[in-house]
Parts: sequence; structure tokens; C-alpha cells
Amino acid sequence: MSTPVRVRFAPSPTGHLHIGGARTAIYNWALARHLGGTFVLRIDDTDPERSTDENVLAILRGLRWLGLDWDEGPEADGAFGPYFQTQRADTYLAALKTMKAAGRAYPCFCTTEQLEVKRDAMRAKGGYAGYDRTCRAIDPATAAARVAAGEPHVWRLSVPEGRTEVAFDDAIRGHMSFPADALDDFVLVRTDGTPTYNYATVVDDALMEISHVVRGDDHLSNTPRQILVFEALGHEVPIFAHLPMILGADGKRLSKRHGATSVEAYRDEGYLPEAVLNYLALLGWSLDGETTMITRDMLRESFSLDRVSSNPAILDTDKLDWMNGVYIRELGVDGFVERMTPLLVEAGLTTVEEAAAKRAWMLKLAPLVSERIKRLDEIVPMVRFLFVEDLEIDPTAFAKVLKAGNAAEVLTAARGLLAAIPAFETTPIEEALRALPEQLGVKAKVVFQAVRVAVTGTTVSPPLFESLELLGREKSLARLDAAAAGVDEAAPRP
RNA sequence: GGCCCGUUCGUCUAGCGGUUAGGACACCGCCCUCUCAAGGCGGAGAUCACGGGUUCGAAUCCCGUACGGGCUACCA
Repeated sequence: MSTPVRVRFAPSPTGHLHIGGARTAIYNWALARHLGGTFVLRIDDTDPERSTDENVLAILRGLRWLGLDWDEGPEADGAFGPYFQTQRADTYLAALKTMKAAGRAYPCFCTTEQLEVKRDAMRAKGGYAGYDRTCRAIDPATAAARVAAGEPHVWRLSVPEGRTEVAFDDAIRGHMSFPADALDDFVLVRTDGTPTYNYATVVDDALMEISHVVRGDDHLSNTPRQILVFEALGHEVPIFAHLPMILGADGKRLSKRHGATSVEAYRDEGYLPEAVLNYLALLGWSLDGETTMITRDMLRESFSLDRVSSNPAILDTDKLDWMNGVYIRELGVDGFVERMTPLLVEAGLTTVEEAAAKRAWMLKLAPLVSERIKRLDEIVPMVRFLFVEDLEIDPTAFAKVLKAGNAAEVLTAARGLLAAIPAFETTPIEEALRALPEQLGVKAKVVFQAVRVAVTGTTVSPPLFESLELLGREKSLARLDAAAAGVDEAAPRP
């Protein structure tokens, strides 16, 4: 194949970059990079009602967050621009001239109401096979005169007479064939002169010399229509590849009901871009059926359309969570501190300056946390006890651990030992507390859980001895005192 | 209604005529262990949607049926 590889991702800015779109973008990007081609980003904003500039920006942000770079498009230039469909009105008009000259477009004067009546009638009778082509029968000279006179009209594609089928080979699903009589003389240009999606997208794909059209399954049925336009334009038909849909946990089309659907929502919930990219890449594509961890570079090296699955996939957040945890652990202490700091600042637990000053301390904290979370938004609740002045003890934990047995005695004894050790560090702390159970004749667990609740406020926390060191002697002792006192108050012993 | 697509453990998938149907997540058990995780080891889980063919042999090829989905707009 000698034609250069050019692929495009063409989102409609009617919303943010959602999961399905992101995967389409990833596959397009990966294909372009793998084949040494060009990745074009085009904004299909032909729907002025729902398209917004903010959405365009959000889409660009989302793509960049995933680490996908485009060679042509908004904020990237390119020789085939502009890359916003709303800026290409003259292009579509010019292409319409080509269509007319080829005898493949004609004006239609039917009103929306008339069309509805026809449709209803045909459906009632049985099969509906598209527009009945009334206006196609109008003598061209007459039609031209009516157009010149300013009569409202749309321009329709003229499906070639005698054509029996439109066929193509989909790179994912194989040979596709559609009977031509099921194809409509669909609208190319609306009454107001704006192009429809199926028309604009073909004009652009043709003019931008797109070699591979990789897009969602929902466009599969539109493809034969679009091929007819490519032909009418006298342009070579690109290779098509239709991706299966991504569904929600209930097997239904992904929507807001299924929780986060925009890529940026995942970012805000504490997912790492590497994890989202990895997960999405493998949702519908596989390297070998064994590999579960895959990087952007690996994708670039090995992506191919023939290993894209053809059946729809359900988004499984459990697996995404697991994968995110793996990437969090791969961050390393420095990387994790970098991720953690802004979240702590945002939560008001510290300041940028303070965090920088306590860098050694932060580096000690990092592995204790990174090992036990799946999402970054779990950090703040887990480490809050280290930052606050007044600790609130979880009532359930209090009732279960501190109210039971001789907690006050345990806490007081622990306090005494911890006050006496020379250096308030993990190892001596552990040595001191490990001696306690035997001294008091209780199980180790009783001691550790009592101290844990007193110091962290909950029964579940990062490792105890490390936590004590990080908290510091002063605060630790104060909390043990406070808890011991609280126990006496709440549960006076006979 | 018409046209088109899809159907392998709960989920994502491997498989492309001969396999004990493999892997991952989730689940269960054991080990490790100060809680929770992480990690290690092991287990359970798929009559390959169903029914017919073709073949010595079918998850793999063909045809039907069912179920799910898409398109059928002057939405994209």
C-alpha cells in the first residue's frame, strides 16, 4: 500500500470526552503511531445547538491527559485545515457542486410535514425504505428554476439507478454488504445550507485524505451511504474499521446513569491516566490474550486492527480499580508524594510550603498509603489523622475497642512506655509496644487495636508503629491520654 | 416493519477443524501479618446462546431460531 496512513478522531463537542470516545481516540492514535502515519483531530461541530467551546477544550484536555498527541488539528496546525467543521462551510458548498455536476445530488422541496405523512403511510403498509424520491422526478430545469426563485429546499444524494449493493471490507468485521434498495436518498445539505453529518464527514475525510476511518459501531449502517458520497465525489474509499460499543454494567449503552462517563471525571476520582489508557486499550483489543499490563509505548509498537474484538464490552470498574492500584504502586515514593501533595493541600491539611519542608516525612508516609489504595481520592481520609489537631474517634470503633475490657489500663501503660523510649521511631516504638501484651496478660491484638483507635481514630489505618512515628511523640502521647480519659468517662468501672 | 452487527467462566478476553477450552479482574481458601492492604500459593467458576447441518472430528465452517445492539432524522 503506497498511500500514506492518515487517521482521524472526529468528536462532536456536544459533551466532554467520554469513555467510548476516548477508546476510539486511543485506537486511532495507536494505529497512526504504529504505522508511522498521521493522527488528525477534527472537531465535528455541525450541531450548533449542542456544541460549545468549553466542550472542545475539555476534549483537548482529556486527550492530553491520556497522553495522546495529534499531528494535525486544533492547536496543532496542519495543511488540511481548518479542523472545525463550522469553519468549512465553503468546502461543503464546493463539494456539493461536484456532486451536482456528477448528477448525484438533487434539490428536494418536500416539507418536513409532507415527509412525515409519507413515512407514516409507508410504515403502516409494511416496509419503509426511505424517501420516496418524489423530487428526483422533477425536471432538472424546473428544479433549478424553483431553486433560483428562492423556494426552500434541501439537497439529497441520488442513489445510482441500477445499483444493487454497496459492499466494503471492514478491517474488524470482514466483508460487509448492503442491498442498495435499502439505502435512502438522504439529505446532504439542509434548508439552511448547513451540511448533515453523513455528508460533512465524508467531504472532510476525502479532502483530508483519511486512509483509515476507525470509529464506533453505531456508524456501521451509515457506511454504505457514505461510500456513495465518496464515489460521487470521485474519491477513493478509505478503509473502515468499526469498533464495538462500550456498555454499562447492566449491558445497556453507557450513560450518565452508570456513574462517571467522562474521562475527566475519572481523573477527578483519582484514576491515573496510565491506568485508564491501559484499561481502555484492552477493552476490545488484546495483544495476545495474556498480557494485562500495557503501556502507551507498547500500544504504539503492537497495535493492530485485526486484534480488535467485534463484540460489545461491559465496563468493569473493579478491574479498572485493580489496575489503577497497580499503577499507583508503580509510582514510587517520589512520584506518589508528587501526586499526594496537591490533594493534601486541596483538603486543607497542609500547604505547599509545609509539604516541601517536611519532604523526608512525606517520603516516609508515601509507601504506607500507596500500598493500600486503589484510587488517589482515598488518600485524604486515610492520612487525615496525621494532620488534624483534634482527633475525632469513630463511635463504632470506640464502642468496639475502647469500651471493651481494660482499655484504659492498656492505654496508660502504652503511654508510659512510649514516653520513656529515647528515640520516637518505628523500631523502638515497636519494641516497646510488643512487650506490653505479655506484661498485661492480654493478646497482642488487644493492645495494638486500642492504641490504633486512640491514635488514628479508626480500627483500620496504616501500620501502627510507623503511624506513631509520623505523628510524633507529643501528639501520640496526648491522644493516648485523651483516649484513656475518655474511656474512664464513658465506661466507669465498678 | 426493513437493513445490518453481535453472542466463549459474573466481567474483559485467548482460541481461527483435533487443547484437560488458556489468562486477567472479581469471588473463596491457605500463608504472611499490629488493622487494612500489598504479596505468595491454591480453588471454584464456560454443556463455547439454542437447533440443525458439513466433516473421521466443530467453540472454530454453513443455515436457521432466540436474545441483545445499531441504522432507518433537515442528530451526530
